[in-house]
Amino acid sequence: MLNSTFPITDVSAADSTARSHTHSDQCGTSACSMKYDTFKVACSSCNLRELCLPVGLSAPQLSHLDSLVATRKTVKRGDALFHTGDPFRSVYAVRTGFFKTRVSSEDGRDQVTGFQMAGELLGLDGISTDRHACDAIALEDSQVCVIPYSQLEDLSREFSDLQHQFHKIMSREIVRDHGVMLLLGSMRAEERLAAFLLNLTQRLHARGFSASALVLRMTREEIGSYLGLKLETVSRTFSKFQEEGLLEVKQRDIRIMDEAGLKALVNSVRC
Amino acid sequence: MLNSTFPITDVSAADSTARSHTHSDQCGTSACSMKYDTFKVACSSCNLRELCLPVGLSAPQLSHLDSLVATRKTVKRGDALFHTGDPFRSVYAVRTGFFKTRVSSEDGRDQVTGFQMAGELLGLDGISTDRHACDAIALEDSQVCVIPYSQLEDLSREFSDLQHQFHKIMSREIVRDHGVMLLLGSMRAEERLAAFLLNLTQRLHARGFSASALVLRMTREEIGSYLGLKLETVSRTFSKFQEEGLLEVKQRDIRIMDEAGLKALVNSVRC
DNA sequence: CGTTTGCTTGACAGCATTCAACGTTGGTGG
DNA sequence: CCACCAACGTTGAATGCTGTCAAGCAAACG
Repeated sequence: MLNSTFPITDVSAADSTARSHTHSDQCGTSACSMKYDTFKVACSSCNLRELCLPVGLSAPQLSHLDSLVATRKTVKRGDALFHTGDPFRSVYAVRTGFFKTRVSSEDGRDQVTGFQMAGELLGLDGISTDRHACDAIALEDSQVCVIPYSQLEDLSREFSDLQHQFHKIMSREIVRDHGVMLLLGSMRAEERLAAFLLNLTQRLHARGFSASALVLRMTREEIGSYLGLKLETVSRTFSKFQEEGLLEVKQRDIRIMDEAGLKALVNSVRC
Repeated sequence: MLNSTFPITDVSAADSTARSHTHSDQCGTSACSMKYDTFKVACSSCNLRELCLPVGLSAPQLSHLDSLVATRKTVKRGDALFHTGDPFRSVYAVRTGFFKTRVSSEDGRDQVTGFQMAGELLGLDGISTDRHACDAIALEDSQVCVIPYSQLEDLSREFSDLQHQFHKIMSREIVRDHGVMLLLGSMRAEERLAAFLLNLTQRLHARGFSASALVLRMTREEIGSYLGLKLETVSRTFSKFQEEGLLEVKQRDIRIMDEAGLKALVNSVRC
């Protein structure tokens, strides 16, 4: 049984300082003319380390990981971190910002396959064929840590903890995907949206944000694509939730008024 | 872009001897009283090695893998290889037979997340939490190779080829799942069933079976669950395909009469 | 040979989509 | 500062695909 009928990024620790900083925050030295990409914020001192690849690593292992994650990359809102077909060389850890991934069919339909926030990994799809199998698009100005994949493989042959953690992350993605299939295959619109909101707030809460108020980073159309619904249906369902007192909706500002009510929606076969 | 709008198990080699055998086929020696589980069919001599975990391994590496995959397990039709919540210790490679995996929500709905045939791996979902996150049910009498996971981790720290192959398999599962999401999120019933049939025949063909005739191992209900449709819709769509000359359908015996027609269905936005 | 399970087909209903119009927001440039 | 535009969001009405319910048939099993 799935605990929540929806993929949960299972993290035990919360960290309250994951909000975005501009890189200039850390730019107080003479190196300021240097390309920001080479600024290092070591995994060992990153406030996301309990949500990200380093989970469970010891201090010495962490320092090795630090040397691996040497560069960061900023991606502006609307830009792609990678596209389908791009050669696969690295996986990426979201440091700040928000992404969507999407796959496209030949006839032009596309499907949002996930939304990624701080601490989550992007690019695992590329290992399969050495080319990326989806597009990763920033939904706001974002920063990612670049993790060269071949070096990650090398290092995870040395450290079984890192190896295991990486495997867990891939496995978790598979489990998440299966949860989305359940959602797409068997839920009605209201259930889908309720599950989506609960999942989002749960992940935001794990990052130190409120569990009851959130600002959506994606459009109704993107939510619809993820949930297998049209944007009008998403909009209507938001309105319905508001009428029923479950939510307060002001465009992208959402306040959850009745979390239990949302959960009941997800867990009821026939309402 | 996805090549086929549907998850493809991308295998280059075909092998024509993957049909089911009862284990008694190999039981001609004095060891017959021995539990069949301990019979070893080394990966190095397995006719599935080009479709399974050993892809791309050298002979010496293969012999190490042989010592890892020491036991096999038979699962009778209808029985579970593992259940949701079972402790995770091994992944399994299907040797003969056919499986489905499914996840269940608290309210009793379930969703078939995949069908697995010879050479495909089962149990990768378990790495995430050390417990299996789905049920794996045999759709016919089947045999799997048991691959103890901790030993697989150990060995893949020694051999980067094995490590990489394992990662590829996990990544491929992620890519496959994303293809299913696309299917569930944006296709209509006919497109779903067409994509499903094309995917099945493609995988069967890679295993030496006909590309145009197949025997379904699953019920209409199981197909429906996988495709996010009700069994009646699956049945009606089969009938429609038959009327249109795309298929010949006799219960579970399917003959594809117009593969191009099926492919056109999958690739057309609006018919 | 009867019972169970699975499959097919029909009639009807309902939920989500489609099409359309209008409202809101945020950015840009006059 | 305000007007304008483009992108995004909301809402209504009608259509249609798929689900639901029901009945009958076929195949498999003991």
